[in-house]
Amino acid sequence: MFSNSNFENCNVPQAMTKTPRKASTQGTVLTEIQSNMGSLTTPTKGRETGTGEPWTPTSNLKMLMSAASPEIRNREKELCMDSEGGDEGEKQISRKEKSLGLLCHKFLARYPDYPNPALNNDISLDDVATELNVERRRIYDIMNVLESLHMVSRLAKNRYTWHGRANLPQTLAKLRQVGEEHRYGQQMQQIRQRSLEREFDSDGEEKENEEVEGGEQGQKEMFFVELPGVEFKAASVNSRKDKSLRVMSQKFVMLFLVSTPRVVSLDVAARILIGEDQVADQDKSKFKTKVRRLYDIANVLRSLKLIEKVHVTEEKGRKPAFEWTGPEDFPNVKETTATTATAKRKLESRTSVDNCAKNLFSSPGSKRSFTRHPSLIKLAKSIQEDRRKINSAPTSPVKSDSSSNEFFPTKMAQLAAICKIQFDQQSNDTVHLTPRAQFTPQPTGAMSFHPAQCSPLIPMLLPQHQGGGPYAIYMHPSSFRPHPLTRPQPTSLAVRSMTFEDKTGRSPSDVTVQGHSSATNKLPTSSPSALKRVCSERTSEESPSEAKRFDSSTRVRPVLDMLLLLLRSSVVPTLTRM
DNA sequence: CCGTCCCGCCATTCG
DNA sequence: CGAATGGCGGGACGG
Repeated sequence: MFSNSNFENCNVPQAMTKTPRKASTQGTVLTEIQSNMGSLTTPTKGRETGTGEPWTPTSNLKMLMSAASPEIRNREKELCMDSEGGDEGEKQISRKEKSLGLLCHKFLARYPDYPNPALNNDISLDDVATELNVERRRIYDIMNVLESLHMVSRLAKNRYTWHGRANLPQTLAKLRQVGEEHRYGQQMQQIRQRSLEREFDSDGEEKENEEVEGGEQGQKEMFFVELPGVEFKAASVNSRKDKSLRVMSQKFVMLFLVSTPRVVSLDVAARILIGEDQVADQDKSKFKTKVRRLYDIANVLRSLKLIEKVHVTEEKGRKPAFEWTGPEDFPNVKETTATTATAKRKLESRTSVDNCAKNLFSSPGSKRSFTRHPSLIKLAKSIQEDRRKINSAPTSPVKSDSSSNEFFPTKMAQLAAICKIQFDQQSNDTVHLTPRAQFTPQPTGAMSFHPAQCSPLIPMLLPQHQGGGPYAIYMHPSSFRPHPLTRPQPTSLAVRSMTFEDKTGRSPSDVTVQGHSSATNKLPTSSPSALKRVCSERTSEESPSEAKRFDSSTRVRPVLDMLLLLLRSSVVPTLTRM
């Protein structure tokens, strides 16, 4: 039930780390003793000295709940293994027990999700650091990303205010908006695309990195995104409202809110966050550092249950990524409540985006609108060039050539159809996952904004019952046309796979269906990038409504198995499953 | 070997 | 100037 005690026990540092390290500088020893006394008997007892008194019935409840939540439970259980059987002396404190994520959990447990604004929701860094028994430095890390989400705000030195998730919806809406303004969705897509192509250009002919993003109108750098309500009320100078971790955290979140499959891989994120883009592989170190930070951020975002760790398996191999598991539908850029200044700015940027979109895509489906924006030109060029490589016969840059579709066996279409049916039937007893599926194609969003670049793949999460982690297969929406059965049309089916972090301790199930890749004979259209493009083009012309429906489907393991079986036997030679 | 990321030095910024 | 913040990356840990 309530593994509070358990939870607590394993966090009591009986002895210093096994690795002596240098003696901690700040009076850590003292605090350690103090909090040991406290936590040994009282579970996370909040004694909140001084003014604030964050302890409310709610917070307790919250703590219990979070303690009881499966994921956490599991995680903690893992961490707490060992060190039980009275072996005195060196209690081996696993590295994980000190993880930022766990620390963050402990921190969050102290406050309710939705604090009573009337109450005093003060946070004292000193107290927190003391009670959680950590160095201050670590608290800063947490506070920074919480602050980036406006879940807390700095009151003054050493003093924060807790807002909980109260502001989350607005914050996310805002972040998404800003993310769109920065065209992060496009940038990500480009990066993916590029790396994908590079992979196939084994001829090392490193094409220049004249980075499309080069010029970019204005807004080169981004600053801390604020909220009308939670502005820099810090008594101190409002200066320094742009600082790495804070901003980086916001950017990171933006990436999720802007990308269509809400999955962001670490390296892509890092690249974008680096800003001036990965000029050659030169900035190895910079990249590494960025990734380091992202891990920090990701860890607290995970604690917040906003993201979840996954693995994306593509041709190259597995790479770490995160999936957005937070709220999906929040107020979409409401311009009602806002200070004049903010509102104005908001309006400006908003219209600017609109204009941009209008100018560029006033006539959907036509290519001429690409003539304005340098990045688009570049993109088109790139696509064209690619297509040439693939088809050996140049085609129009944007116009979709249906020829490529023919390469997809109709069997696939049938399978897809079957899947659809079963999905439909089962979508009733669906479990969760529904909410997240409601990604709404924003009016100015990636969807309509940039057809050729937005990802066409629709992630379908298939939680397993017994096996390892859930599957996630990306399928192109056109695979699920209204009546695929009655009219088996050439269907493209792009499948990537994704493995969820194995929470149950079992080996993660990893479905890798490398769609029509360079498997058998070198079919021209075998290139994943080609596949992707094909999908893109088609996606742009159909409503995502169907996709919505399907995302909510779960429990299709049997169907999946069948699909995999068939794929293996006749369609796609390369299929691995671990 | 590699993905993670703890740890704490030390540069900045604050008060 | 001392304290509060937080950038940063070496290198440890775990698989």
